[in-house]
Amino acid sequence: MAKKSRLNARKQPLQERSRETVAVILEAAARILEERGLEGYNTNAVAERGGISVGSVYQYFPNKDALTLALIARFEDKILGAAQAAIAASEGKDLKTSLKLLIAGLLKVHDGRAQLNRILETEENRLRAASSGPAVLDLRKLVGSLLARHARELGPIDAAVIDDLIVITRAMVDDALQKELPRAAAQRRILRAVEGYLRWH
Amino acid sequence: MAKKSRLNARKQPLQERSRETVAVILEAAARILEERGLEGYNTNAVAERGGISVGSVYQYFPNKDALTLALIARFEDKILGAAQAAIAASEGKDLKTSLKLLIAGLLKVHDGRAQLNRILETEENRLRAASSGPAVLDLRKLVGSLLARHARELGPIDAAVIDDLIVITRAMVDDALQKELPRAAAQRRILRAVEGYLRWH
Amino acid sequence: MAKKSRLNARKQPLQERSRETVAVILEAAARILEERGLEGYNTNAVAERGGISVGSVYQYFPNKDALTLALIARFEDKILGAAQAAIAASEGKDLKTSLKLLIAGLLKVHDGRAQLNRILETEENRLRAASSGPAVLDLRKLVGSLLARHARELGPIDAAVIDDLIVITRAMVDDALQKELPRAAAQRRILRAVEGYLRWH
Amino acid sequence: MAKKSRLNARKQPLQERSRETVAVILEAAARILEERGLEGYNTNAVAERGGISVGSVYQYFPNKDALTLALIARFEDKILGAAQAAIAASEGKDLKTSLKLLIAGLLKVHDGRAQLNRILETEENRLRAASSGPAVLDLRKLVGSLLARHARELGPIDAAVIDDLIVITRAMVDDALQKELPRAAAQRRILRAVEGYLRWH
DNA sequence: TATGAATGAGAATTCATTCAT
DNA sequence: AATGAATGAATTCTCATTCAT
Repeated sequence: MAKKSRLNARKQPLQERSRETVAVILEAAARILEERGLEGYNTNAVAERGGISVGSVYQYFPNKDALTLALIARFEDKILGAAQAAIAASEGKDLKTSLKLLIAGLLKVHDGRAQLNRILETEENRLRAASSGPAVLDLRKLVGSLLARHARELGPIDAAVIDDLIVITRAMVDDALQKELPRAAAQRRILRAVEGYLRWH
Repeated sequence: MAKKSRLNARKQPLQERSRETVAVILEAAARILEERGLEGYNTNAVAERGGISVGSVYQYFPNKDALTLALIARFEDKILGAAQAAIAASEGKDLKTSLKLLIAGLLKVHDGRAQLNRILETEENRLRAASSGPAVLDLRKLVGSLLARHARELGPIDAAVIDDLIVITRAMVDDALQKELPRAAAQRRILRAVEGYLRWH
Repeated sequence: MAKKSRLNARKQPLQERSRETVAVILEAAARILEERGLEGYNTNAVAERGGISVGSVYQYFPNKDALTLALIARFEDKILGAAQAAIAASEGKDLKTSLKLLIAGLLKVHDGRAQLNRILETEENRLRAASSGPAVLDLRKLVGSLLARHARELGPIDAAVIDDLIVITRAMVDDALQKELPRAAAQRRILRAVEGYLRWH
Repeated sequence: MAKKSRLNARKQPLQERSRETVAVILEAAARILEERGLEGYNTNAVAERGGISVGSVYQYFPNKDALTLALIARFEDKILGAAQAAIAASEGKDLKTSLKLLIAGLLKVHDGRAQLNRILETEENRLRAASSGPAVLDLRKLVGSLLARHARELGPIDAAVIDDLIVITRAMVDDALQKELPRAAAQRRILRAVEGYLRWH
């Protein structure tokens, strides 16, 4: 249906007002998705929720999928930011502590937006098909740099290990959110999975 | 949102012809999902693909979601069957071999239906919300019985461990399918993740 | 059964164009009902007849029943208007003359729309169930005020009498329309029924 | 849609079994209409409710409208029967008593089937259009014979008066049922309307 | 005669997108 | 740039009717 030709933002929000409008749209989209799920997610609803007109949505996004992708990018940026912060903060700490910090950061990003983020991951699947977006690449690098600090302890780390670690972590986090586990329990279980995977050879 | 109350079969196929029709519908739905994704999955397409009329689809499924759920149930049954077979075959074998058999079985179930099964898992999320279906419960029991055989080696196994093991395995399998890893590589990586999780304490 | 919750207008026509569109929709709906009956009354036909798109119908009416109700309301307004005018015009006249004026007014409202109005009454039954709409209440008041002018002649008038009078009048008018009686004959017969009911004790 | 060619019963139920099946169908149809309204009235539902197959319904009725008409005929027969009985019972009684008996009989026929009968009257409208069915003719005769007994009191009675009397009575009875008036109140109000109409000149 | 599976035209409703203002 | 009315293809689902068994 959607002519998936142009999926990037239609125009760079150079001006102040524009940037603001884009933010309003994204936030409205996020709330709709959070509250009503994919079911109730449509451009008219987003516009209404944002207090603007549908036309304005299309001023900044060529089509619905582009809007969704922008939302996904925003979400990934947060993830990335959290990872970055955690890794910076774990400078000089031991592996376990580092992992704890990382997991805590990730869980915090999802806080209160479990439903939204689950949906975004699903949509990412559909929209990006097999090609992992740029954020995943960055995440790999970050995790790689963290593990590199503990090379002596862990032995050689290849790319596949990093990928699998990300997969496992993401799955565990999602599951914890879906089951609405208390933060501490989530922490503990995810840590065990991650540490186990890394330490055992 | 909550508009569809009845999600169970509308009419149990009593006669021979009926049972056949239900099978045709399910297979047609599976193929559509496989070939065109959720995007192109609609009841008319399913009927056409099955060489029957839309009416017949609704004779056996009260609505589209019910059809999807039936597909999910079929898929879960296969997973369960594979797990059961693998666990039966691993009687008397060591843990590593047992896990290998289990993973091989799971990978085989997805063979050639990667796209379909990924979509079904997504839909399961949407349709069943938080309540895990009966198949998950059975899977827990099966995995529990496998692990119980190696209690000495592994120490006490609580329910959370089994759940997390299932989550990790599922995620790794999905990821392997998405990346279209060769079977051997998939085997190895999944095994490492699973064994690592179990063995490390 | 109860599936349609919202029966009120979906969006109030703010701009000039909108108000026009709503009028077009109502008129198209009326004509379809008039010409093809309930049988041929569907939203696509209404849109086509009005030279607009189905979407526009749903822009202003959440569903078909809401459209029908709007038509009913319009009809009732006309009835009410006619009654009001007749009662105003009969100020100072005797009872018989007053009733004549009232009946003439009612018959005139139905003029050329007999089929339409009959259908609307039927639908009103289905849609409003037992709860009489606001128009009926207003009609009661109007008739009450007319009768009050002739209290000496008629003796005390209770609410039930007014209700029954309305029922009788409505039935007689409908019957006259269905039988396509000439106006004068209809007048005479309805007047007899109404006057008889009121005068006899 | 319905090819309204053959609206009469497809075959005379000559044999015992047949007559029984027809009765089952009619009763099932009546119950469906009573419980679910026109909305839920469809041939499949009728068949299921009657514990037979749809095919059997079409064995005895060429189409849905024919079934509805049969139901209407059954209803009219009951009305007619009640009128006949009342008029027979009022032999030798005065006018007021006779009318009371008639009204009581009519109210009793509708007892517990208010919804059903209202719908049937509506459908009769749609199906028979302007041509009053045979039952109405018979009813006219019956009422005529009742009034003839009181010719001295009432003066000359023409056909129009009888028709109007029937119209008024029917409307009052329907209204009483819709409002679920207690039997005694209904009696009183209907009697007043009818007697008033007849006595006043 | 009875059965009930199958049919498929038809109707309601949604929503991404456009475009005149 | 913004607005929001209008569009109409697409989709879900129903139900009168048929017909092979």
